[in-house]
Amino acid sequence: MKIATWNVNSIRARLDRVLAWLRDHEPDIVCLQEIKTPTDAFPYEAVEAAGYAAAVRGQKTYNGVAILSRTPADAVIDHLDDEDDASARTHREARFLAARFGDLHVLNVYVPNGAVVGSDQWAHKLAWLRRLRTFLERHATPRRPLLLAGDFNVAPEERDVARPDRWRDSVLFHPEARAALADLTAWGLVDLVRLHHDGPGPFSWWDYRNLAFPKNDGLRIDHLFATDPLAARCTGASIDRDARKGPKPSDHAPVVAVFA
DNA sequence: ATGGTTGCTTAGCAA
Repeated sequence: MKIATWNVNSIRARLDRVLAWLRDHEPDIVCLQEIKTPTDAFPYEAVEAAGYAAAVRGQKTYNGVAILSRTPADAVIDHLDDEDDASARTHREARFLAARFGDLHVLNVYVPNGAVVGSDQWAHKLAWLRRLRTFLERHATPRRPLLLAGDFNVAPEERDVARPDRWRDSVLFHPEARAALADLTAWGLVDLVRLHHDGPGPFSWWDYRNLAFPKNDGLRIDHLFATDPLAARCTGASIDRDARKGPKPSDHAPVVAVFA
């Protein structure tokens, strides 16, 4: 069983690359973020022709998440249910999609970037991570197989950043963002890439600017987190840096885990 | 020291 997460930065701009990647890697489940497409404009036919069912929570222009799978999900939830703090923005934004496949729960998230530390978007990011933790507390248990996948827009540790001092004050590596992510995973989640790689690196995102990729000036902000019973079956995890190469790549690379 | 990129939508925002 192979499961991946990939921020594709527009499914329409990236469709050929995504289809080629599905052919080459034959994953069973893929969580996509930033599809930047309304739900009804998702390329369902091309994805189905490639052998995948698609659960989609789309949005025009921004955000958007989808879960592709060899077999259709048994059930899907497309929003966080904690809307009682008057955050209309959370309800409007397409950042959350959960699917159940038998006993396996897969949660796909696109955590807000946060723009600049101290901004309204920054507060929104921190609040969103807290809401996600509340969702887990209400609807899941660390004692059953669950995968929390996505673009978290947070690098957890020093070894997840090529140049930590340069990024320390940014929304991707600020101590408050790292603490919010640590609080989330303390619910009962294991970082699958860190089961198999001590680092420094691997990285999952490189800015389009400043020749960041050829210089490998990257961060690991895309993650696969699993509860213990699922992590115990994880035989490998890696980041497909090759998918960042060549013409018209996403700025993110896929993160992949294999389970016995 | 500065500026550099991409996608969506069409001048400016988000990342």
